Amino acid sequence: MTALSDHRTAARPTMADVAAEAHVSVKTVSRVVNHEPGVRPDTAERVRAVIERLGFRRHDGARLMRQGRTFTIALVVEDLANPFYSQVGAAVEREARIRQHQLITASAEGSPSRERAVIEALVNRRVDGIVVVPADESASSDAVLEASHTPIVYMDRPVRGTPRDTILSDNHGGIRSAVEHLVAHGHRNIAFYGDDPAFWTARQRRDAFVATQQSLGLPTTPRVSMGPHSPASVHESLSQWTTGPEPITAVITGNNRITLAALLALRELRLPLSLVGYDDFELAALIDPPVTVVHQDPAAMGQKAAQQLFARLLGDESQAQTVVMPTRLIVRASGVRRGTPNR
Amino acid sequence: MTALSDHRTAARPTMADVAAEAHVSVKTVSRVVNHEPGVRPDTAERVRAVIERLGFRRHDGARLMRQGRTFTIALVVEDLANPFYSQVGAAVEREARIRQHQLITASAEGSPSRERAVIEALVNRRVDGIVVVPADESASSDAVLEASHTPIVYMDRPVRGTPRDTILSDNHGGIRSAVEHLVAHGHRNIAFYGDDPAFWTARQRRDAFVATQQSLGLPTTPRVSMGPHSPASVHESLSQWTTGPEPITAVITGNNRITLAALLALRELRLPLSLVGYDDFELAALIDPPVTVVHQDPAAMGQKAAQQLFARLLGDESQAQTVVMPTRLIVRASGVRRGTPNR
DNA sequence: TTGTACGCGTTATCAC
DNA sequence: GTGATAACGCGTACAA
Repeated sequence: MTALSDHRTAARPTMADVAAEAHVSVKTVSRVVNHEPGVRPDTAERVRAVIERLGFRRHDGARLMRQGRTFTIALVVEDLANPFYSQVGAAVEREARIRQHQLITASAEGSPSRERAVIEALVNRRVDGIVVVPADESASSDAVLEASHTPIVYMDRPVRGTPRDTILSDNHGGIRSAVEHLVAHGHRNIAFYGDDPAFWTARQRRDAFVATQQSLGLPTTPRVSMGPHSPASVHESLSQWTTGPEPITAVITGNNRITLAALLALRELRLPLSLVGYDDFELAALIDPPVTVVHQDPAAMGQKAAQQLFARLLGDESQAQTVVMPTRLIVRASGVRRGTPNR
Repeated sequence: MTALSDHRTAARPTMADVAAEAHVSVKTVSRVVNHEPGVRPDTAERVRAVIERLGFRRHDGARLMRQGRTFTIALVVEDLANPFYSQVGAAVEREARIRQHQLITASAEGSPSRERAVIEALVNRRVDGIVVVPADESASSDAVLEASHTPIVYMDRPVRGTPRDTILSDNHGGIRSAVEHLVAHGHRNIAFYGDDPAFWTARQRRDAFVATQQSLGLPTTPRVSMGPHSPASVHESLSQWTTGPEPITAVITGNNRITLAALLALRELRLPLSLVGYDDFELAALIDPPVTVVHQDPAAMGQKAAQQLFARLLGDESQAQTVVMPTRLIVRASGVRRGTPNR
């Protein structure tokens, strides 16, 4: 009766091994392991002793297969080393851990095809749900997700096709607050440096900049430069727009990386421009002058996404919803001072 | 014959469903799915067509259970949002992905008991191996790991007990390079601000500082202050050590966070001290003066750890080894200039 | 080339 | 209270 698993006993005892040793059935062992009621205390104690002695550990893979749920969710992003994503990751992991779930993280490295492959692999593993920062707007995994009924929550960028839960950041509001802040301090000629317009967020922020400028009646000379940007490209553009007619007196940068490029360029050119950056960053306060930024809260976004996902896992069947998370302007010296040297 | 799974067919077709539909056996379906030889092209084609039509996806959980391996590794750290760990995570994930494995990431939040619980959960899931940045030196999960034969690689900090593969950073060499750099620029009175001595790395760096000072014949006045530190505590200590006899002219900080605290304190006190920080950080080059740092390479450490783990998974049975990864001094202005104002 | 029977380790069902 | 047995979905061994 136990000969069957005898040769494996040494390696990894199963419930059958425990059962044989304790002279009970596997089901009883299962009951004890899972703290189910209906086991006489002394039986339970005997089983526990054997479990301890044999070093038995429940095989969750088998358990989860039986139950049909894996108690695992996944997060797919572009690059886990990016501070934005790592904060999202930490928040999602936390929500998962609180609910006794585990988190599989995967990088798609910005490639839609790799993202598709990653998502399919996750679906094959029967993860209970997925949070994705999509590489592009083509819902390339839609069919797979649909067929497998795997709940998904998109973050930071929307995706075409079937409406899905989506957590976005208020790009428009963020840019507007930046422009208004600069205008309140007397600026009228402001330049915007955005990222590669292939990114949805880059386009959003650019459009918000243009729209806000118009609504505030600012000069409509086009002072928008989209990336990809390098310190050199920003440098060149800055030296043009600061000379000639109606020179710019302030700059808004569309993300972290471009803020860095602009800071380097401004430093080299020794230009006393005001600056508001998109995305807060560590040590923004230690730069001279401290950098005013539009702060998105990646942790809050990640938490929200995970919460939405778990709501679905708990049976929420309501319509897919899009949540726009607010941004916050963190005012530091760089956006306030005007005409003072930048270093 | 198929009545059995009929009611589930709509939801998640299994190989049995495909087999029934294609009028072949499950085994043949399995062969097609796994690209095994020995299937007539037209049979394979017919099966593929049904797979496509039904939207069948192999259940990897069942597959992996059968095979005894999960093709999953895990990473346990203190906090995924910490740049050091997120870079480690990205590197580990990359190595995993290259080898068709998936990565489960988990935070232990610095708590040994939580770490233990997390590791046990991972072992229960039968992850193939684990990379851990241990919360403390007590090998609290040793018994579980031993019993389950789960390979483990420790990172950044060693653990007592059974020798295990361990990837460390050259704390001693890093600190020595910092001290030597300062001494080469004429400094003789240097202070060291370390983190909480509960951390192994903090003690290592402190000891390295003291040892290097002695070996270089520097004044042995104890200028060591261990944390936890805040900007205020560094502030207070600095104002003492810069007054009185033999005032310090340079500072070495034991990690990222303390570097930040020191920068704030130095700025407030308007002290023209030289500074070398441990850990590189984004924008270190943009601070005025740019900050000289001892750079550890978290990505390299993570990669090395993952590679070591996979070597074990591939059957490497050699003795556990400890690898010490080199650090690199990145010289920027803060450690070079002497007696010039700090801002 | 294809199929049958069974096992992976657990939980669910239902009987005792 | 406790146990026998059948799933979960797939792969392996071996037969046809």
